[in-house]
Amino acid sequence: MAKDAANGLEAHLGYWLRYVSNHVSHAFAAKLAGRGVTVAEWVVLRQLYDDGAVAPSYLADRLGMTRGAISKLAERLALKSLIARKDSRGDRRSHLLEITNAGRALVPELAALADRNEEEFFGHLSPRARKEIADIMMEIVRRGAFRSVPVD
Amino acid sequence: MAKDAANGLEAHLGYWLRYVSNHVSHAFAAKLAGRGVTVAEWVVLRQLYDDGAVAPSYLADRLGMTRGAISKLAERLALKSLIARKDSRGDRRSHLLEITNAGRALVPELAALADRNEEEFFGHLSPRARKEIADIMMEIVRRGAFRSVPVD
DNA sequence: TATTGTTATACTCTATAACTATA
DNA sequence: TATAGTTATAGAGTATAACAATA
Repeated sequence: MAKDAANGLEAHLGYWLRYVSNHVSHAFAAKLAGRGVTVAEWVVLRQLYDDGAVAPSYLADRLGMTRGAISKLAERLALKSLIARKDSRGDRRSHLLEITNAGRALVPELAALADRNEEEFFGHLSPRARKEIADIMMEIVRRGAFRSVPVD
Repeated sequence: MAKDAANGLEAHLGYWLRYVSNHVSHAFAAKLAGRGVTVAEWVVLRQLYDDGAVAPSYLADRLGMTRGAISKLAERLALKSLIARKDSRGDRRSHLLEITNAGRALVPELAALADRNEEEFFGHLSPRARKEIADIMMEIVRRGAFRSVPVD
């Protein structure tokens, strides 16, 4: 059969991921705004909640961002006293980022908002479907298709 | 069992969607850059490729954006002569957006890039898995959870 | 008054690249 | 020279809100 020169937008998973992700993040941002935190800041804060004191470069790697991006987010979180910089012994080029008591106290509140947002958008899905999609996304991250440099 | 005060980031589908979507879109943007088009512009252009002459407000609704956002994208595409504004007869407040011949000629090239990007990130998935995820995303859009105004 | 579209403004997010201080 | 982190710059993407023209 004749094939059109171009698949529709809706044939692409990338299109739908972007569409939904934009809206989900925007709704989450609106919820977080009242606490004076942005979505990207939340991600860093939540990671530090688990990790203790870690290097910026570790976070960059873990969260799929550049060091520059992490640096900027860390600066903002530090200004809000939610995280603190800490000297690392040994290599004096590096230091560590650590959540503060204030930051730690805030996380459960923000987590409740995250849970609520998640519920609003994905609550109707079966746990199995949610898990399956999350696993697929994790696998894509793990495969690191991101680094593939286009030859074009 | 004891439950931590906060679910990990990775427990949220929203986290993974944002993570993957950011990277997929960034990679796509890099591919499109050579043709002088951005991802958001591509989306509008591709929609007009199918739709013929339509009102900005229709596009806003269809693509899940505000009228302001569409207006800006339309302006940029018009400057590149990829689309054109056209008076609509009847209601003189509104007009129509239409793809030009140049725009129409460009779409297949851009579509090839979209297909290639899609393949890079999702090519390893079974058609069935891709379809299933796409359907779920479409359903989320259809349900319009976006409009739900938080009561908080 | 309500609606269509535009414009003005403002932010977030993120990258790239240059730079600083070590190693 | 190479690495860790920061800073400077830039631009995409998008929203909100004020505005103009028309209905």
